[in-house]
Amino acid sequence: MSPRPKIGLELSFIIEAAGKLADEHGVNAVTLANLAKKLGIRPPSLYNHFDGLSGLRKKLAIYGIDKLYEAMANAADGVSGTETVLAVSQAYVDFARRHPGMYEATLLAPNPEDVDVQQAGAKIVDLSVRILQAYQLEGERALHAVRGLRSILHGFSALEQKGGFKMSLDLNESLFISIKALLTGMEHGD
Amino acid sequence: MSPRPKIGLELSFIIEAAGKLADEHGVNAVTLANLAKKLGIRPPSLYNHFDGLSGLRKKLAIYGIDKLYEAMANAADGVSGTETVLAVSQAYVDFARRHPGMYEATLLAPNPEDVDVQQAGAKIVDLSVRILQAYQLEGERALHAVRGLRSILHGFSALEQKGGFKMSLDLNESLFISIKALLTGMEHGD
DNA sequence: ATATAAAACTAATACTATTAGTTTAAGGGA
DNA sequence: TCCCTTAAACTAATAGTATTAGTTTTATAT
Repeated sequence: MSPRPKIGLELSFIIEAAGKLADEHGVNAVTLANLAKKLGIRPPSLYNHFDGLSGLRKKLAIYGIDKLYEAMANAADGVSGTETVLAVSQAYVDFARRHPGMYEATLLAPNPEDVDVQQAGAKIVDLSVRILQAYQLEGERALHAVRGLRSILHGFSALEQKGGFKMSLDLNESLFISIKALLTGMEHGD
Repeated sequence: MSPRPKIGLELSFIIEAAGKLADEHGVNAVTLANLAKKLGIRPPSLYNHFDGLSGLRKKLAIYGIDKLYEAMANAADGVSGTETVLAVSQAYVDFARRHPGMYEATLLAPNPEDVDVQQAGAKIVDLSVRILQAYQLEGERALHAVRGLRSILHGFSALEQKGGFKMSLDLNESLFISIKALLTGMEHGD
């Protein structure tokens, strides 16, 4: 009872192709027809690898989250203390800029409650918690801080991507100033 | 040269119907077929009122932005000083909670650079600038603060909507603590 | 060699948006 | 009162989408 393992390594290749499609032509271009054409196969053949468009969206979301985590974790390496949060934040927005489609797909899973999706996202939350341990925040306050940081990072990335910031004002500066303010405000907490 | 004005008031009615569709069944349910069915007409007839699906998405985005602005402006009425930003923030996330589809449609305009869309969004930015004048922020720092505030508000709303916050921890508290921290951090700025 | 099973295929169905061209009906002006 | 204009509906047809059912290819394990 043995399948055909030689092409068994295709699945990751397929998801990668879907990611490129998303980055190059927008997440709306991630259609079974486009993906099949890019791979040189017919749309129905894709059903052998994932469960339809919903399945593809889920796998692409997880793939994007993993890549984002990887970028953040790499950025955290080598720096320490309060510098870390800025390095990781830079990596976050850089990922969203370099991979706009994959970043958008990150939040486009059909069911966010899905255990696999949750698990992928949990790694980013955990990393964020660890990073913020450089700041002396007791108990719940640390968790609120994580939510605040994630909100800024996602809100900033999404608004930048959707053209929400039209003022001619350095974008990275806005982000860094905001994050520093959030954290010093958290420390000086009332 | 006179048309048929009796049903001329339909357009706002149509967009409202699209908004309900978005809130009740998700923004993906805002299709010409569904909208036409809800209105009791045939899909092609909708082309008399807007320029296809793209036109509908644009009008729905502007409609949502206007409604959001209205909610924020109402919340700003009656309060003053540093209380205002919290009241307005509460109104913002409440709108996103009560109108998830319309809120999502807010950032789904086919072309964010469109002058009408920009104009609608500018009102929200202006209001934010005015609100933050209660804080003594000089020049560019005030603009960075507006970006930070908008990032938190959108990021928080989007992550909440997408099920990004699974920790059992009061959501409003997270938002308020984060916004207060951002603003006090901005004041104590380095 | 042969059976198994992954992974491709063709064909068909049901949904989408969209265009073209036609019909209905409300007013305004003669 | 009649007619002309014009908004706003319609039908019919096209192209693109996901999806299902059933078939064929083919590599590998036994």
